[in-house]
Amino acid sequence: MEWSDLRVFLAIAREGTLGAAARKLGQTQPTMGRRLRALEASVGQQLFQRTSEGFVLTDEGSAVLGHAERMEEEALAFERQLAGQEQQLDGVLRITSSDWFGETMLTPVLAEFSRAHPRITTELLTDTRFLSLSRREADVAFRIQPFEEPDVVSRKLLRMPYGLYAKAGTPHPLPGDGSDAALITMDTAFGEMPDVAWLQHMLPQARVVFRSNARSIHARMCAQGIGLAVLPRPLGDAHGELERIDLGEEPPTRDTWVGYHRDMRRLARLRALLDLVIARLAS
Amino acid sequence: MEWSDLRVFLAIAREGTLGAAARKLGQTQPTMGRRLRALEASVGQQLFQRTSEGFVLTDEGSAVLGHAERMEEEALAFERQLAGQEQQLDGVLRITSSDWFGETMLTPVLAEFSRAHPRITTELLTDTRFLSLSRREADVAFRIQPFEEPDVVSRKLLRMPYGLYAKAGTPHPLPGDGSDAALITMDTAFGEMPDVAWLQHMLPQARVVFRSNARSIHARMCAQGIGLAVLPRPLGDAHGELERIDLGEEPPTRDTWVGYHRDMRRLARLRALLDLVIARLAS
DNA sequence: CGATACTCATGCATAATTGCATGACAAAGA
DNA sequence: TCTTTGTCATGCAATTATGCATGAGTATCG
Repeated sequence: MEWSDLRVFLAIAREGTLGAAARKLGQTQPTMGRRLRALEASVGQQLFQRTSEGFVLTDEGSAVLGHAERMEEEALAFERQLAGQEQQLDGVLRITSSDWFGETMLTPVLAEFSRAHPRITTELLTDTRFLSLSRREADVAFRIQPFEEPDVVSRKLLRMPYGLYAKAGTPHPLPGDGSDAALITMDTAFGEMPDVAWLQHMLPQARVVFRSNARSIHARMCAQGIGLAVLPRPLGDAHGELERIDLGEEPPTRDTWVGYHRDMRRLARLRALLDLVIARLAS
Repeated sequence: MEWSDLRVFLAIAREGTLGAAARKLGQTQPTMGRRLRALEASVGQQLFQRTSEGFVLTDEGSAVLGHAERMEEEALAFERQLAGQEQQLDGVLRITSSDWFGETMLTPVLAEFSRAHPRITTELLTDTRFLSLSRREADVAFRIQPFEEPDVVSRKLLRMPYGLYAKAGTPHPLPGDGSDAALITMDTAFGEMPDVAWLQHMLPQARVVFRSNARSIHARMCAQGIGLAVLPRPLGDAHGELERIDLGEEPPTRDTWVGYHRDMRRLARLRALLDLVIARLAS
């Protein structure tokens, strides 16, 4: 049995089709099919049922899925641990954060970092889903929640103040009711956001005219004069067309956390980045 | 990183040389060297130090050895579990036991089994070291001790009576002393054997003239008239040239156990063999 | 019902990997 | 010291695996 074929097995089990699994592993669909066939021949058992909806695990296949998953965990730990020991100041550093935070807060810091360490390639991935530090989809992550994954070292970076913004020159809403106000808020899929609750409390009668899952879109739409938006102060203040509105009570603040896998803690280029980030951003 | 290369890494770590690792994996020495180099390149770290005594792990290499070992365990469990579900009555069944037990006790049973199930290939490996059921070096093992490995199902098969034998026609030793007796005993490496202690007690003055780690050799030497040997009764009684000696007290009996990995418990051909073995041998 | 967009399997040319043979080097023994 | 026996690295030929292009089959949608 070829261990590499177990990786193919895992990918097909997760993706359901040979093509998707192939994309995941950077190979092609025929190769996936052939490797799977070889694996099944070697263990003498059919692991997938070929249905019209793709490949679904047989009873035998799902019985051994857990073994393959644990193998993957060990393989990832193997790579992470070795990567974490690299002491050279070159290589790739993959960073993830929310869109606006990356755009507004990180780009200046990363630019400075790039100038100081020209041999390090930095990758900034802004993604609404949380990339996994365990799978090394990212080396460093910035989030507005504490990290809950095991073996992740996290530290509180700064307290982010928020503000209510409107397009400069447009009429401000009257305090207390908000029936004359139009709002731009987060996508409902994101569940309870403190600033949404705060808006509801301050302007209970206001209408929601636009939703998005990205704060930077909020800012753009707000600058178009569509409505009011609660924005992180660094984001709102950076927009010349925006004006901050004082309703007598400030929106709630949120803590921003930075995290990385503990296997990476000795990685020289990661330490260098963290030092700079903390020097520039920590409150 | 190629998962299969981790298997190469493990083999080299265990064997110390590329050639030995290659033999273990059924490949060649140049391939091992190249695969290892590819792995080291992929993780960006040297895993072995090339010394004149072979390949020894670097600090980085030994730090991640555990991960590779756990991967192997999962890979073995993956294969075992699938093998254990095979319901056809064909394939290979690998059996291990001590030399004399295989020769004297098992061969008649296995011959009958082979006639009943001609499509099953049986392999009988007599080895002084215990082959691992977890690594599937064997599917069934017969031992004179209970099994201590985890996940091994064991059952007591029979109580083996022992006897003291001499070449037929030679003078029997006088009870009580044994100063006139020559003994054939187990190799000292085997530690405390109950029958050795019994000999010491019955014939304290007797000399040891021959040692071996194999009972069947004891029987042969005893038949040559070299000295007295404690043999399992089925072994001693089968030799026409041997005669059993009664010193008034019987040598201690020993229990024989049969064991197999629990993942194999539903394997049809294993069940078939166990049923026959129990029918023919169990006391 | 035909068109589209998927899926997987297969033939074939190309690229990558493997094994064999060989050479260089080091350690052990005559 | 020379021989023997082991080690690993490298060049080359043969094998093997891969990717591309294509065809067959099957849902989904207008």
